[in-house]
Amino acid sequence: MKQEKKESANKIEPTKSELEILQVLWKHGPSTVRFVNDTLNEEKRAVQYTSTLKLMQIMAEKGILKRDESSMKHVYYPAEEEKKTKNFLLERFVDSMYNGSASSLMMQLLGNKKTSKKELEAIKELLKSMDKK
Amino acid sequence: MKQEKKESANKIEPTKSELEILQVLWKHGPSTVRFVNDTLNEEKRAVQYTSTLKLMQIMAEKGILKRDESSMKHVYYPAEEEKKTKNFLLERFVDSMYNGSASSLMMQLLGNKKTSKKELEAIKELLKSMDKK
DNA sequence: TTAAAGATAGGAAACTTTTCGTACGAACAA
DNA sequence: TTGTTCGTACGAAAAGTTTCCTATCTTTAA
Repeated sequence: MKQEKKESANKIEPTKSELEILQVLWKHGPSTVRFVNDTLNEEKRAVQYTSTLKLMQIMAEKGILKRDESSMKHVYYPAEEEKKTKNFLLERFVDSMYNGSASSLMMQLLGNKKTSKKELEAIKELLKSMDKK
Repeated sequence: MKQEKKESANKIEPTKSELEILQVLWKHGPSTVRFVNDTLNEEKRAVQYTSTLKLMQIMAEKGILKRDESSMKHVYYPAEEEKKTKNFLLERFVDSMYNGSASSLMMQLLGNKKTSKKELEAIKELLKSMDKK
């Protein structure tokens, strides 16, 4: 008896390169390989067209991406919502790095020199607005 | 003319497995391979002693770990401070996932169901105490 | 109609990371 | 002393990831 692949049981575990591609798609919406590749080359690093193609094909196989094949130029888009994936990755990050403690992460973030004053203000505002509710 | 390795130019880029080992060392302090391996097997997953040994040796080569060889049972410890490394990784995470915006990450964190009420309270308190300063 | 440009697919090579078998020395217990 | 246990070192296999070459088809422009 064959077991069907369960959509629900997907492990969303993008690799480093896969994450780069997801970022392009999150930022620019559904895109062709050509567009993604051009963007990567502009914004990130030199990479051959077929490398990007291959990677996106693999991601589609894995179920990380889906694609519209109706046109010759396939259009790819993330299978999961940006928010959901980011949430998952954030959670994993907090779990593994800060033992699941969000406030620990916060403290680190606030103590970090690279977090600008503007950022700090924005965070404070955010919290204040939450208090009011 | 040979170029000496520069200590300062270290790329702190622990892999997934390396991070697991760092976590044990952060949590329990300087440890032998035996201890780290036992801990991994208890807390994480089945792994052979020599696998852990090899990995820690590699990490020492890379400069991620240092070790005290005075005893036969070498004692390993992180070369960098926990805080420094976590800060680095956090920064990278924020950069790649939230375009460097700490407040974006915060919003995601606050909207996350998995972040408990207690956590939320702790965060608010933290921010309040910062305001007072 | 034909050549050039641009698209997908597949496979293999190159790298990186992880795992573990084997060898061998030191410590320890019988 | 001698065998068993526990340690490190080394090397290579296995697994995972990334890169790109080549084949082939479609579209486009001359």
